[in-house]
Amino acid sequence: MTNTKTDPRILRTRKLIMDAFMELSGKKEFKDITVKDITAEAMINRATFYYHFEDIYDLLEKVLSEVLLVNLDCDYFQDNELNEESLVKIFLAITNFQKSLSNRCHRGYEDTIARIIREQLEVVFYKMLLNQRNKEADDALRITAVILSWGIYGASVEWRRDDKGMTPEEFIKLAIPFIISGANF
Amino acid sequence: MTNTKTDPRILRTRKLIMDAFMELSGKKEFKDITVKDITAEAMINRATFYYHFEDIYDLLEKVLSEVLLVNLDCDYFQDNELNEESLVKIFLAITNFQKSLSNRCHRGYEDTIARIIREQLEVVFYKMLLNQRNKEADDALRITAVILSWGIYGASVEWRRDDKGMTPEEFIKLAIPFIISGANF
DNA sequence: GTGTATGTGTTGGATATCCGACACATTGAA
DNA sequence: TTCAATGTGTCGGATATCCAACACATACAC
Repeated sequence: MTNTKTDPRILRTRKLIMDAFMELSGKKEFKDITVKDITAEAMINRATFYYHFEDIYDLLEKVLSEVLLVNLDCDYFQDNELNEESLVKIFLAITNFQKSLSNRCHRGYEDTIARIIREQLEVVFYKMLLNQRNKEADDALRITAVILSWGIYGASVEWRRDDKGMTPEEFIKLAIPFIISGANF
Repeated sequence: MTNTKTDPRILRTRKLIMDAFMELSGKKEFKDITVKDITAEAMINRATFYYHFEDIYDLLEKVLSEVLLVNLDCDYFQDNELNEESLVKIFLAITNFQKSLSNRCHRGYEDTIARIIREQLEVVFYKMLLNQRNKEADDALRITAVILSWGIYGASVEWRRDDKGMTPEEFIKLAIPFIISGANF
């Protein structure tokens, strides 16, 4: 679709920056990471960083959404319908993603992370709803996707707070009947 | 001394190529590795490879000597004298290097590898001899370094062939009295 | 033989990256 | 307060890297 190939230098440099950022995230907290740290680790010039990202928060956002996208295995969900099985898979992807995040210290940026997760979920849900509704009722599907994304994300927050020792599967399956009837599909 | 800083892009690209080559060396034999493989793994253009290396054999040579140099810990030996302790250390560095090589399959290039090891040894020995002889008798020291490099390399070959289960330390220590009297220092 | 495919090595023009400098903000010590 | 040190973000000119070709070689099938 997008027929314009992106320059391989751009792909390589973005990867170098993102890898460097993830490497540093394992060593110190986000608030202590500077642009200079990242560019030194990535072996690129500081000016080049700003060629690709607005600032360090822009980088955080893009790294997180990219990692989450890999977890979400978009290629799989892209062509699938929204049912119990796919909902469970998505929920597992989120809880796994948050577990991997808790190792890397991004304290103080929970809000940003939450927003990113929710936005990605919304896109995925919308695509899946489009698949099974044949491109009709666009606005209704979009709003449904919004509601589902907030709901599923909230469920993941609740699951982490919960100390009854349920697995993510057990947890989300309790709610699925209500979600499905509520979303009306 | 060399006051001309090299462009960071050059350092980065050379590192990417060398890392890619070592990564591929773990997966297939040297004879099956193509320039295209390397440049794809390194995320650089094929033309850029030829900007840095004459061909794939040139790369092999430079990778090997760089890895060996790290093993040899040049900064340490550079300012030290040639005695039993340093000889043992050098011998250990060589045997370790060859052990790490045997994991990466470079069958059919033993001759190239041997030559590289010997050349590096010669440089190191020559520097150490210069340290303790105060820059006198240049040619004599150079020839002594040649003889020592061949001798020590040969000893490492013999040690690998030997099946009496001696450690490298035990092995080289047996010969040291003769080496020292022979080299006349 | 004649294709077809894959790898090597080279070239000239386009482009991402580097450098050095700049202005500005923040922080901590004198 | 003032000063020094450090980080941020931007800019124009220099340079490493990319691309799209190209000629050539090898190998393998028909």
